Amino acid sequence: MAADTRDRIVFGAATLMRRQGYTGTGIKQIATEARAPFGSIYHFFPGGKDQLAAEVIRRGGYFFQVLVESVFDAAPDLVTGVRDCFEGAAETVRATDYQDACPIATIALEVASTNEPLREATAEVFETWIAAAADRFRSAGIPAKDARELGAAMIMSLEGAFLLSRATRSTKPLEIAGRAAVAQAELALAAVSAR
Amino acid sequence: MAADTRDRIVFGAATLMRRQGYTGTGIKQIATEARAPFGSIYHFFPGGKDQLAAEVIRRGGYFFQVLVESVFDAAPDLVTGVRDCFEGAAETVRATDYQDACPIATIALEVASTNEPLREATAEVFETWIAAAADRFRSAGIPAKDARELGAAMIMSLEGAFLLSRATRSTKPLEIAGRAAVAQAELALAAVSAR
DNA sequence: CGTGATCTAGATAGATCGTTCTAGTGACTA
DNA sequence: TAGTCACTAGAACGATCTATCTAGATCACG
Repeated sequence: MAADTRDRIVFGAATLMRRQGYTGTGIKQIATEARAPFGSIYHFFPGGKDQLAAEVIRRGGYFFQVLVESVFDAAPDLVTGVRDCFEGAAETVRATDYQDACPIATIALEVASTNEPLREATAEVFETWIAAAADRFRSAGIPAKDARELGAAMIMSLEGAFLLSRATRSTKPLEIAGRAAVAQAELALAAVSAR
Repeated sequence: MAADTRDRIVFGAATLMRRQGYTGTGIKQIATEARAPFGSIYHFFPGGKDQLAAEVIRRGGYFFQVLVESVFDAAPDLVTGVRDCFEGAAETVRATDYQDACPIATIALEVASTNEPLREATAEVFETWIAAAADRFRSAGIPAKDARELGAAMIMSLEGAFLLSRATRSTKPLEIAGRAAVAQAELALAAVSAR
């Protein structure tokens, strides 16, 4: 199955790169992790490691967004959604022994100054996330500009919390950032209903 | 001068690793950047790349803390200090063409799941930063637990903003995170003076 | 059955990695 | 003056890196 192998390669590369970064992950290691023939990697990704990484970034970004959106959709209200996101993130990070946090952050920092096409890919993913978050807050009545800033602030808090959680091997940073994010969201929504 | 060469090596390694990460930076590249003889690296750091990286993490963490503390000390009040920190960070990031942000974040994400001694070094630095920030807020009358959470939240916001700023090549994330941090600090201080 | 196209398999190349090693330089001390 | 020690200099080693290449397996379809 062709598409199957291709998917396994992307998935395996995503798993390794999110944990070890771009330069820290080798093509052969990806082949092993994905249980895919080495030759198949260059068959499906003639552009080599860069092309593969670009797809890892985009696919990882998309899946993460879908995951977060599903948490929001399942929540009774926006503030609960925010809380559930941070709690779910904490649970995932703990369950994976502090390995799986943001799918693209490790790559993003590595390539920001060294690989312009990949940097652009990460920038696009972040922009998509911010736009999606802003949509949620705008739908709740928050003015467009404020909604965007609020969405961006939450994503940044989450990213910072992911970083500290992985580094300290603790979910406390995610809990603290979650509380702060919830308070911020409550404040913004209170300002709306007060009008 | 011996110590001079040693310092140049650490400084050069810090410069490269903060921009390209740990695995992305080679020993030979460090020697070139530091204008240091290749042999000297293993003379001063017999433990090799790991020992050098550990010192980069600790020294980078210390210098960054000193820098931030000096900004706070120069500010007329705590809230202004917070604002100046984010504004100063934005200025630095812009001035270095989005290369120099957090001295250890790139390394921290890379080593979190792959190199336990280095992971511990990054964890200690983050812990030191949080403790220093908590001190500032506690001195302003904020209860110890709240002060620590506030300090941690700001560092996480800053880290997230650094990540997005580098990825998007824009200072907007730092500006947004700065506004959010200022608002958070004002709120916490207002709660103190209201008592 | 035959024939391309697609995919698998891994050997190979050439560069670079971290590290070790030996040799040498220069300065300070006995 | 001889000897010791800190430091410099870079060749060399084995491992590993990305990428290419050839050959064989598998498939869809005439």
